Amino acid sequence: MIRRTDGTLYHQIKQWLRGEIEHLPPDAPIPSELSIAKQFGVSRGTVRQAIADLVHEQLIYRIQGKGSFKSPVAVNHTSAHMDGLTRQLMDCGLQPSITDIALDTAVLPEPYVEPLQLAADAPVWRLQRVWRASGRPISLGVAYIPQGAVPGLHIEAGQSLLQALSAQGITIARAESYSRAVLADALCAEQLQVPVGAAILQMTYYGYTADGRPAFVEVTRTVGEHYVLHVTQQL
Amino acid sequence: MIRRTDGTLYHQIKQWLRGEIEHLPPDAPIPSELSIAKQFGVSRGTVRQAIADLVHEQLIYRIQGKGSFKSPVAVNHTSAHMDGLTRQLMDCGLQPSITDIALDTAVLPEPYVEPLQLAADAPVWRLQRVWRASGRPISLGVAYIPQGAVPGLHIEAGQSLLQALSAQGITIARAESYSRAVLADALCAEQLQVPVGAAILQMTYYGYTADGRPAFVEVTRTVGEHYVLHVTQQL
DNA sequence: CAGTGGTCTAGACCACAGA
DNA sequence: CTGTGGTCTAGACCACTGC
Repeated sequence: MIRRTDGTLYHQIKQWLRGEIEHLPPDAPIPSELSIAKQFGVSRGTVRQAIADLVHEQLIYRIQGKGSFKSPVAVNHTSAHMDGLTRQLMDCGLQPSITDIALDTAVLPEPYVEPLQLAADAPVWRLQRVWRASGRPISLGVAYIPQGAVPGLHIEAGQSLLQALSAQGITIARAESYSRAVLADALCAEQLQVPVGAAILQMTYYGYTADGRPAFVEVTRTVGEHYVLHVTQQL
Repeated sequence: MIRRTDGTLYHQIKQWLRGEIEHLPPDAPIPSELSIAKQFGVSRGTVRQAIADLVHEQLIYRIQGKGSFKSPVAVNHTSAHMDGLTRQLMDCGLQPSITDIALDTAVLPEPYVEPLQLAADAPVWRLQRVWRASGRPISLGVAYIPQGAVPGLHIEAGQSLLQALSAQGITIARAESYSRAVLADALCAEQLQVPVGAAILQMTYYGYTADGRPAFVEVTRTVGEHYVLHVTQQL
């Protein structure tokens, strides 16, 4: 292996394995640790580190005594840097756009004071947005971002919240959402162009940085008709 | 370290670390790799393997050059072996019971033929259940399980689907859910004791074994009032 | 500078699957 | 039996933090 050309050895092996796997059918065998180690002139531990990451990403599964195999799990390769609602909408095959953006300063509503670990009167950015697919509004959202964490928030038209935060040097590593079914109230009905009493999926979305600190909360209300919340979990 | 008393060395260290961490405040420093290695008389690699697992479980985060720290992320310690809906209901603080269980043989409805990778006429178990909290019905569910994968399905009163499958030697390693808001139809209204047109969270839940093969599908319809779907995702 | 975690090596023995 | 992955060792050097 050519050393020091690009990152660590195990990253290079990971990338090589990704390419090898890509066009294999599900359950096809992957080369053994020893053969990869010999091929690249590295130790078995380095290869194991690369494979462990890919097992974790569900690209590979392993059976002791038998070997390693391509996972039949469908993996969304574009998901790594996609965003919350934007990403989930695209998973549904929609081409979302974000419009009617309003950004101002507000005081954090009480229910979010504790989850965001802030003082009750801490100033926050309030970001209100409307998602549309094919011009039709499908979702209303209001996000609150502590000004202590993000002194100057700037968001471009069409830019997602996670993109805007990333531009401020803030990376969201983990997110949590709480979803429930509610009925459309007058505001929802007007803005989403549905009757009062229509089925609405209300999601409260918390974003956290790598050290586990909350970075924002966003409440979205989405038309139930065509939108489906997709979730994967490890058990 | 007393060897071979219980599983592998790194599992023992993991368990010990869990206990050490439990009563620490968030961001409290965890002993260094070297100190743990010396304390247990193992090599640094073994300690790293234990810590890597805990980092992965979000119990610990690490900063190069500084150390390892307790993650401020709230972790549900009981989640590892809990089940789909049962687990999520308990996350809401409810004490769910499962009643009105009906198990029979059916033909898989068309929408689930493709996701379950089955033939259109393959026989499946149909399992219908009602979840209750404090006696009040909160959720209707119907599950389909391929008879090819589970020749003889038996489920006890109060037992969860994942428990029953586990008793048949089938372990669910990953799950996927698709949730949307709908309005209560007549059946829902009657069985869940809500008005027609009430807000219902409809979730379609797929369970997969470790090799990625689908093991069941379950559709649940839950009263929107008190039930909230909680989701965590890595980005 | 010492201490931390991040990467890597070259071995070893074990448990398990399959011919 | 061979080949696979699972665990483990005792080192090494590096990058980074904080004093």
